[in-house]
Amino acid sequence: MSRYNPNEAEPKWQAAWASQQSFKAGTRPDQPKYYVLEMFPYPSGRIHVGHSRNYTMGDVVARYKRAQGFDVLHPMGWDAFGLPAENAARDRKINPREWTYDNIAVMRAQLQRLGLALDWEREIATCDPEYYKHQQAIFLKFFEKGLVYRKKAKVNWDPVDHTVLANEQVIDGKGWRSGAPVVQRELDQWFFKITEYADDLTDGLENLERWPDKVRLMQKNWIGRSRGAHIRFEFANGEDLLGHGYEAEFGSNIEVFTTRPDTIFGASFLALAPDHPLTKQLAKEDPAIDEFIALCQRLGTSEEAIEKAPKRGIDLGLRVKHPFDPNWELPVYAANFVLSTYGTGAIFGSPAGDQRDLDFARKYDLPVKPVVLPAGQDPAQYRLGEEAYTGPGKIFNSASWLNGLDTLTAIEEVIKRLEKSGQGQGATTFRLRDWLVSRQRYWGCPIPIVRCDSCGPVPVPTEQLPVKLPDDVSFDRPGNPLDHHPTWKETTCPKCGAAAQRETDTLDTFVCSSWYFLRFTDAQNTDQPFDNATASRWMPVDQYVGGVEHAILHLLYARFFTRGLRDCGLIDLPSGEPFAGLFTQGMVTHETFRAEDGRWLAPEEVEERDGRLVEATSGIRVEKGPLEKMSKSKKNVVDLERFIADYGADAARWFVLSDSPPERDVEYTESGVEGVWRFIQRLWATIDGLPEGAPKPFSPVSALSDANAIELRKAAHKAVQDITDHIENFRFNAAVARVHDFANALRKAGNDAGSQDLLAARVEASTIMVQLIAPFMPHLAEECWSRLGGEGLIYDQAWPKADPSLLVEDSVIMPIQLNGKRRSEMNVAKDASKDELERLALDDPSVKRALEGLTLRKVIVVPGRIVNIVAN
RNA sequence: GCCGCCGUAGCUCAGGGGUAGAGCGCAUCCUUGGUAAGGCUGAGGUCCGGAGUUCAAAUCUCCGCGGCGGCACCA
Repeated sequence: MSRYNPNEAEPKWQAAWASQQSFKAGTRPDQPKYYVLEMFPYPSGRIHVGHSRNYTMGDVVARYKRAQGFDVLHPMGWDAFGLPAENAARDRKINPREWTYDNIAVMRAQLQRLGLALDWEREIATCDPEYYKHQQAIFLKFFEKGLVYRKKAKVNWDPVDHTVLANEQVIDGKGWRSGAPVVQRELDQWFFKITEYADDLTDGLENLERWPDKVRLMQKNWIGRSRGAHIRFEFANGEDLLGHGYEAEFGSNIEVFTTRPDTIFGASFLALAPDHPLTKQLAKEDPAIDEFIALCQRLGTSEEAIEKAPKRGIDLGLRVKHPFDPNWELPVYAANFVLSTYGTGAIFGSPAGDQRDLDFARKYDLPVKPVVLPAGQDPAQYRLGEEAYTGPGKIFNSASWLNGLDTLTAIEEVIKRLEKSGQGQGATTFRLRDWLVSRQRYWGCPIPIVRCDSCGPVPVPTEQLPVKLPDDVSFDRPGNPLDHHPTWKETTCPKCGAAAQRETDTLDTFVCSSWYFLRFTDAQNTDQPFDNATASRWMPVDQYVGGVEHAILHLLYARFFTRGLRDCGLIDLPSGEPFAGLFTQGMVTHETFRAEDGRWLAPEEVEERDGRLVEATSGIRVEKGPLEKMSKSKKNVVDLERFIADYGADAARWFVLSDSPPERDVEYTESGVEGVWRFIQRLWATIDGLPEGAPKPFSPVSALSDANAIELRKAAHKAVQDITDHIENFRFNAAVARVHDFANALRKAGNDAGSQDLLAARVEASTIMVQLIAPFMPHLAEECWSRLGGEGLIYDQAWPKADPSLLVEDSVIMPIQLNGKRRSEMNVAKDASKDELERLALDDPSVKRALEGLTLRKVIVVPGRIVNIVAN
């Protein structure tokens, strides 16, 4: 008997898998396919234990599905473009490419050491011209199809770094890197027309049954579809107030969007966004309006400032006519709470039915007329306080044709009448905007467009792709190195041959991750991004695993991309959905330490002196910080290689899946890891403790007479059933707990020879145990399999099946309750009748005792569960 | 502010109308040739609070409280 040494065993089995090409995908073309994918990593440097959780979960699924006979595709690659490489280049004078590929080499080795069942032949890096060349081809397909366009847009511009920033990179109005206040700039930018699919992206969510509800909801809210109406309000006095030009450009009315056309008779004003074209037009003639616009712009951009800003507005002097009563005139305001980017940038205010409108109306003394009567209210008595009523009800105080209708019917009725009179129509708007993909950065995929003075933007001919990034760039001055490059952008127009310039913007890295899962299906294809038939066989991804932080952007972009690719004829994917199953895993957290002066410290920098925590070098007092997700900045990462050297890859895999449900965070603790180590040793000892000359695995187990042997067989087959069920449902922590149970049962079945029956049962149970742990701790499983004398690799063994005859219990322990309180229990046959159970229960000595002096009222018998006696 | 998730042993969490559970930790004892240990036994619970439904509620319903997350003037 020996101890298990992972540092010997693990590399040995990894070499065995590699030499047998165990993880190659596509080797079972006749079997159903199964595509497992973890969100591919950004090659930032090193992997820590926190990262490994994501890959381990995917790996469990991959190995489990493989054991079930599927042709499994489980690839890995690198989301390799992005700003950190440029920062490293600037700070350390290294080329971004070298920095990136060095990191990839380190991280690849780490993932391999973790024993992941990955098909490395399909490895891709998005910064490889062999990858981005296809991305450029896709870009041009989208361009042809009208899914890509250029427009002037207001963007967040960092005046120090000379680049645009995404919204999430602006923190409190300042650039996240430079700290400089971000300015809004109008720039010519490239966009993907994601809004074209806004409806489909919303509707598609309904069918994603294997996605977390939470993520579907977040996407739904993000897209933010609202149905309502556009209503046009004709000017009552416009001509003399407006300079000229507006009418030609915008017509003789103001168009608003509303979700509540039913409240049209409660309207008391119109409000325009401060930057609505009409507001701007009027500001040219009226300094007061101009001043108001400036005031709104000054009012910070942080969300908190916006939220707390009181409602303000200015009367523009315009009057418009109510659509259903030409004699009813409404004032038009510009108001700070109206957004130019949503709907039409204009609203009609119906104060009784909208809190913002009510606040505004109260401030400027505008009429407040309730038009929706909540159920159970008396119309004569109904008054509104400081709160608007936004719920359903019956319309009143309105036109006779509308009064009495419920809100939903009223909405339809008003829309019908608007459409008839041509003053409006039903409309849907979205919160979602088009996807801005231009980035003024170097380390990204070049946009394959040439800007020609006479031809405009011209696509680079496909045969000239890729448009490659130059290597000789400098990061000495701020701004886009591509733009600064002395020669790179100079070219000729593919259309007219005149001198022209390349587009120097590169694509948002989210573009790279919007189709990488398709490239994995046909990663070696040099002619096209992927072969349609090949990709269509593997798609959709059956199980996608990643962090919730990508719940919106990445997943939405990818869903858009597959729709676009489908509509360009590149893939047969009718639903357009790339990911049939999605799992969002929680993080690994670890304790943190913080010095009094606010610095984060690593655990090894802290020591205890006189019962207090201090920094070892300085003696400065240290406080235990909160549990935080492992991150370099908090100095609480546990390096994966270090961990593996101490405990092995299996221990890391087992640990990150224990304890917490996969979707929740798990806390890294040293004691937990030691528990895992002991478990591994105990399990090995249990298997290794089988006597020499025991039967081989899968030996038929004949009819057994030994009661202990039968019990053990039952425990084993029950474990198969439960653990299979837990894996199917992504309850890995429950599977782990169940393995613990089963391991205890197996261990306690005895290490001495016992009866031949018991020995046979132990071998069977050990075999099952090894099969069950194989997806989780594959190296230990192989070592045990080999020790048991199994043929070949456990990796190639089929998943065990539970014998149904061993799952049924013939007797069951049933509690007996008296007035809902447990008084006794009895061991009865599972199929005992109700009458018999009642008789047995009333016959129970302690029940008899308890019943003395009481009158029996009722006996409730739930066969197999409980008997409850009611008496008083 | 709106929406969602969570609250069970010291910690991390299973369970989900009918006996309150696991791992780790803790305590007692045994072993010290399975030894960076191993084993036996055990203590530990207001299942967040309140009300309701029920023969029976940790579980279902409603109302609170606390924690976390998403969105945030979206008309």
